[in-house]
Amino acid sequence: MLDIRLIREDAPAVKARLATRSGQYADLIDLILACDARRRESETRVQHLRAEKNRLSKEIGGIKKSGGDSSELEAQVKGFSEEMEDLGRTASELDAEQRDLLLRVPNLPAPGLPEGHDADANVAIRHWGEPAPMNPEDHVAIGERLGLFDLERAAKISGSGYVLYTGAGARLERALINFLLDLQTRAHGYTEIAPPVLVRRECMEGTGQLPKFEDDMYGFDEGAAFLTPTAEVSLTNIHRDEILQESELPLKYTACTPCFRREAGSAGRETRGMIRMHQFDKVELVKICTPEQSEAELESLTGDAEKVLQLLQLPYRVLELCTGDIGFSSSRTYDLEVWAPGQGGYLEVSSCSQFGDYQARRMNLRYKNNEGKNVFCHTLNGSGTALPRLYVALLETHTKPGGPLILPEPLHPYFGASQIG
RNA sequence: GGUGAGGUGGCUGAGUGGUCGAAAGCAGCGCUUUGCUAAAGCGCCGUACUCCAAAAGGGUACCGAGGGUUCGAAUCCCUCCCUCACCGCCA
Repeated sequence: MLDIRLIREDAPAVKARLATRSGQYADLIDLILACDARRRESETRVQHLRAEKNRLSKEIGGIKKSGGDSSELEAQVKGFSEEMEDLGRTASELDAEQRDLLLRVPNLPAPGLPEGHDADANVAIRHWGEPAPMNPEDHVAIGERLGLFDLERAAKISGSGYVLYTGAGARLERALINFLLDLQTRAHGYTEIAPPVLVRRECMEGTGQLPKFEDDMYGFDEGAAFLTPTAEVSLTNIHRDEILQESELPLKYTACTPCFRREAGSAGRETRGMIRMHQFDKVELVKICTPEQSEAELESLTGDAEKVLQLLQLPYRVLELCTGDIGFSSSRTYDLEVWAPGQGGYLEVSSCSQFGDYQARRMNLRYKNNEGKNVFCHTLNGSGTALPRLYVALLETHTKPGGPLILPEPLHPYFGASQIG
């Protein structure tokens, strides 16, 4: 959520920055400004009225104490209350309306981002490894040949967009999860969390999935609860409505959870195999820090995710997303794209973002700084990494046509063997 | 699901209709004294919104949430949420 003061004080600058995103927000800002003006006006009137009422009520208390007759004053105050009811209702309605409008404004892109309205303007800032030549056997064929998973039976159980890992394939998924969590906790210092995957509506608003993207989520009880689309939601909301101590920052959390997405409107796009799923596992990294720390923390977070691909010997590239391609709540994002020889292209396996105080403001997450002031925290997150696409890249990179899957060395102890098939 | 007890400021905890935004203690900040740490004394110390051109200074709201009673509610009533205890059920 943007600071209403910032919008009030410099609406043209806010509009100009939002204009670099995809989507139109200028009208929304105007609505907010109008609402803010009306809200403050009616708030001020209620407050004056209430002040007068409080004053008279105290007077009545004094009169009663000294045994006098206060019935005239009482009648007068009673008249006040009725008048106030309407005004008060208007004020609180406007307040709710303003919050609702503010929740629909995305974060401002950080200064210095490449500008552009779609993915074409993203900038590749580094490459790692040598992309293998096209593999004629893609992960679906490899998985079938080696008996690692069964997409058809998954569809029979749950529909398209689900996977049923089988035998060694299931063990490989579990080995990957353990490898990833151990890496992020032991080598990179994240605290492992096993959170609930059903979250309240407020949490989804806190991180920014709601109110705008409700159609993409699996909701329950008329929108009171949702299956998490990412562990970002539960992890970032751990300290919602809290005031942390500056000395305990940065906080670093990781969790592996299933993620649930409707993927509405994605039918036909990248739907073969396990590239786009309604349910998938993902190891998520979340940091809560001070504004001063957040720049460096984004770089190290991205490095923590990259380490996964390096250890698994999977060539990848890092993209800096342009203003039009960053997510709703993000102010800056690096995408990690792993090379998938069976696809002949790159797959996004991690998205590392900095949110500034945008999410913290939504979830009222603050820390007490060394001067004793309460300040909104900065939040960051990134995948470390998504499992199915990592799995795809692993299969397509480390399998020769008709041959076994040769596992990279770091997975051997986790899987209990060095190859499959 | 049932019964009972609770939810007060960063924390602990008093307060059952009227100068209560809320005693006291702890933590924090400042000063003084002695000193290596430490200790003692004194003072300050919630948040949000809003008014004023700004500062100074006002005002309003907030004692789990929402409603109600009343001239006036942390305090009385109702509903809901959460926590704890016991019972039931259950992986």
